[in-house]
Amino acid sequence: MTERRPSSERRIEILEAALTIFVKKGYSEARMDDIVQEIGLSKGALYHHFQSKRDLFIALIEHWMDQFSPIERGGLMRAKPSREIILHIAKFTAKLFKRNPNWFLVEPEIWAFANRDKEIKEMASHLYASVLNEFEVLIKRGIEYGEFRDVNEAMIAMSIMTSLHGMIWFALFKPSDFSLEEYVDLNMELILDGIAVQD
Amino acid sequence: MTERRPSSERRIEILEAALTIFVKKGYSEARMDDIVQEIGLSKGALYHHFQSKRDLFIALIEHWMDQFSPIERGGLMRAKPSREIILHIAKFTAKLFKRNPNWFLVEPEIWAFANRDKEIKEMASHLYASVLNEFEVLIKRGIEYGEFRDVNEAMIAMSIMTSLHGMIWFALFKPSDFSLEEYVDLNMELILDGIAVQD
DNA sequence: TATTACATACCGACCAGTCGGTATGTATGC
DNA sequence: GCATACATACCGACTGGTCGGTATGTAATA
Repeated sequence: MTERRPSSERRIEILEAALTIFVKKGYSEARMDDIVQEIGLSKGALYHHFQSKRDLFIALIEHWMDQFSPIERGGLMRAKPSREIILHIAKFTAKLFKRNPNWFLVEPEIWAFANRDKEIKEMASHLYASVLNEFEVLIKRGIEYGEFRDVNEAMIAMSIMTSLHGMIWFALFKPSDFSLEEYVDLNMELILDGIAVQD
Repeated sequence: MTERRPSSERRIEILEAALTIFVKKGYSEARMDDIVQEIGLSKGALYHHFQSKRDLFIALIEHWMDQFSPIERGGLMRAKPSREIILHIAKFTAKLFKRNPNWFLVEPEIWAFANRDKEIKEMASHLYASVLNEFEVLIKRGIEYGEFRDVNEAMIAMSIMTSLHGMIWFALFKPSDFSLEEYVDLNMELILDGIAVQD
């Protein structure tokens, strides 16, 4: 029998295995047995910690959102210009991605699920709204301080977010012509220069 | 019994029903019976036209790629500056999207499948490569004619593509603050102005 | 009449979830 | 120290519904 562990630890271990399997096979093709096998646990144990497959997936999404919450708090450096903060967030995101691409590769899976499950759609919407809001605030701030032109902040925020989303495509189809960092840097500068006040 | 039809017509009808169902439920949750029911056909009929579920999905991807091939040929207007051609393609894509968002909403499903199926991954890679290539050629041309700065055309091409991909996010989470057209226009202008030669 | 386009009834592998049970804590009373 | 009682963590054989796929038959068409 496997070594006993407190529920809090075991749950995280299971969530990490689930992430691996869900990314590799997709939610529907992923077998509860696969997840359990990944860490040498039994099915009974899994169902001791999670009620159902869907329940496990929801817990994974919550865990996933936690990974990205540092972004929301990424503005310790309030004194700096918005441009630098945004660039910092972008670099931070790229670093997160390098460390564990799986955290990004689940996203299409979450989208797919959100498309047929209201509760999950609302969870995802909530996260995106808060990320978008963070960028909007930064841009609005930049406009007020004369750093940016008077642009539509909601739209620019979305441009930034979809640019960062481009990383997922990057991970899937791995173009070899250039690096992820180059891509993110260039994209961000393109947007930020584009909305900067001309001198 | 349903009215008989030549195979070529029926196949397309089935593919369209499959698109609807695959988008609504996702590949794995989609039932062959769902697809058949959508057009009042029988399961036997479906398996007369397609060998398997996977075969049907592959045929759908091929059909899907056909929808986007006009983009590849979108350069009838060779005389015009690259900027205008790219803007034209973007508007064309947005129009395609408006007409039938499902053609875009299957994409995550295709990504997910590509992640666990080599053949499909290669099909998708091929399409993306050709789309990227088209943009690269346009940008390179723009650079040669002194329209654009000497940028990395591969990366800019990817920026354009991921911007257009942003439409999928748009379809899923429907932000109400602004329209799809506004979003696409702004994004394209941001990129194109960003790489334009300053005057 | 041969072929194509369909319908219907059926098969069986597969897998999420169940359940009876075991093993390892840990708290309480004596 | 050591029962007793209860809780938590874990095991794995089993099942029942589901659904991709098939076998077989029939009507239309060429």
